[in-house]
Formats: sequence, C-alpha cells, structure tokens
Amino acid sequence: MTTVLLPLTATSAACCIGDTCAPLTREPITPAGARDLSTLLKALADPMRLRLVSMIAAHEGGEACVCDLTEPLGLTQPTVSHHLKVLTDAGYLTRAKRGTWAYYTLVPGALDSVAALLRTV
Amino acid sequence: MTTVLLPLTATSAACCIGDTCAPLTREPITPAGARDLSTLLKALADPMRLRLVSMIAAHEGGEACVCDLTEPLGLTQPTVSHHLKVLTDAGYLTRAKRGTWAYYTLVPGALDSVAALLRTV
DNA sequence: TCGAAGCATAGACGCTCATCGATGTTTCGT
DNA sequence: ACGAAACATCGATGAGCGTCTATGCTTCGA
Repeated sequence: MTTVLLPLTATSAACCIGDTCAPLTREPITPAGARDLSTLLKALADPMRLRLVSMIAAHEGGEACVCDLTEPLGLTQPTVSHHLKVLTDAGYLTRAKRGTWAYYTLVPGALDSVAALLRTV
Repeated sequence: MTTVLLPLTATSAACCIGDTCAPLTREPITPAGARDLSTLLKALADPMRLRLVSMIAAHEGGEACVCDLTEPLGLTQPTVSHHLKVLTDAGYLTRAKRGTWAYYTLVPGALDSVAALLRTV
C-alpha cells in the first residue's frame, strides 16, 4: 500500500483563545480521525525511523541516499529501505531517483502538520 | 513499569529563526533521544488511546472515570484500564481515586510538549 | 556486452502488543 | 457483616511489526 496520508489540515484547532481552552467540553475526536492520526503517529513511533528523519534533515542538501543511512544506524540495507518506505507512504519523505541512487528528502511542514494535529486531540 | 516520561523540555528547539531553518545541517537526534520520543509516540499511536485522551478532555470537568469510557469505545473494562495505564505511565494522564471510582485527567501541556519535540526531530 | 553497485521486494522468524475472560482488591450501602 | 459495584491485575491468544537473508531489478562504467 502506498497511500499518502499527509498533508493534513488542522481543522478543529480554533479551540484555544489565550493560553488555555475556555470550554473544555468540545467534541471528542471521531473514530476515523483517531485511526488516521494513529497511522501517522505509528509511522514515527520507532527509534530508527525517528533517527532516519533526523539524519536526512541534517544531511547536506537536506537529502540522503540509502547508502548514507545504513552504516550509521547499524541496520541492513533492506531494513533501511523498509523504514524509508513506511515514512514515504505516511507522507513524511519523498523519493527522487538519480542514477542508481535513491535520494530521500523530508517533506516541508509534514512534522508540523502532525504536531498541529496533536493539539486538536 | 510505571516510569513517567513526561514532561520533557524541547532543548534543541532554537533552530528556526523565521519560518524556515536557515542551516538545515544541525546535528541529528541522539539514539537515546529517539528511543525516548518513540516511547512517547507509541503511547499515542493507537486509535482507542487517542479517543480516550480526547474523550477525557471533552468530558465535563476535564475528567472521566473508567465507567464513562468503556461503553462509547466498545471495549471491555480491562482493556480500557490497560490503555489508561499506558497513557498514565507515559505522562499524558493522571489518576485520582475518589470512592470506588478512578477519575482520569489530562496532564496540562503534555500533548504540547510532544508536539514541540516533534519539530526538533 | 557484461559485471558490479545501489536499491526494492519477498519470505521467514521472533518479539511486541491489543484484546479478552477470569479473578483479586477496594469501597460503599444495607 | 455482607453483597454489590468499580477498578486493577493476570494469563492467554491472535495479529502486527521490526529485522534478517535471499533474490530480483535497474543503472552505470569498463
């Protein structure tokens, strides 16, 4: 499955006026919304995938190929490719193939979208 | 295990000046930091637990007992108690027992702390 | 043209986790 | 004192996931 979930818009974020939510009794998250958000969080809820995202963002040019990421993580190449696919399918990364190399880049605003969604829960 | 992980401080958040990170080549997340953040995200990366957090926050008084949450979720009481323990151990909820009832409350700023950490990845 | 390099995919294995039924513990009425 | 109610804990089970080895596909250089 290669469905892209991001970007998502924080639709029900107009709850907090000052620094606190005045009426705490807004409506709870919908079951479908909870399922979608949990899918996004599951993709990030792994130590190696978090390090992958961070290493790609910290790499020069904001992109990195698989060969750059395998050795510092101590994982095999298929495992790294698997994690990169999970992150790409969730919408956090994009893949650009140049020659024999596959360069992965962080999607701008992807992490911020999830962070914004977290406050709407 | 009942170790409380939250609250966490976003120590390396002084990266973005305007709306974009000027040097994208900051240092990547540490392995221990990735492990801790993944633990926090794992606790939230479940549809029922997201709905629990949302339902507790939306409930009157900002608190709810187990009996309030079992029926709308369609889960058994032991399963709901299990999820509430996971969320409490992660630092998202607090437990206050009054009589035979156990009232759960959302920890203020817990979700915002994780959201802030997400942008530091 | 052919071998090598980079990467993706397939299949398998072991572990974690979500959920359940059963049971123990505590507290409140009667 | 005793039964009932609310909740936590325990043990089991089935599904999902992270990781590996093996293999296939694509691209480049000799």
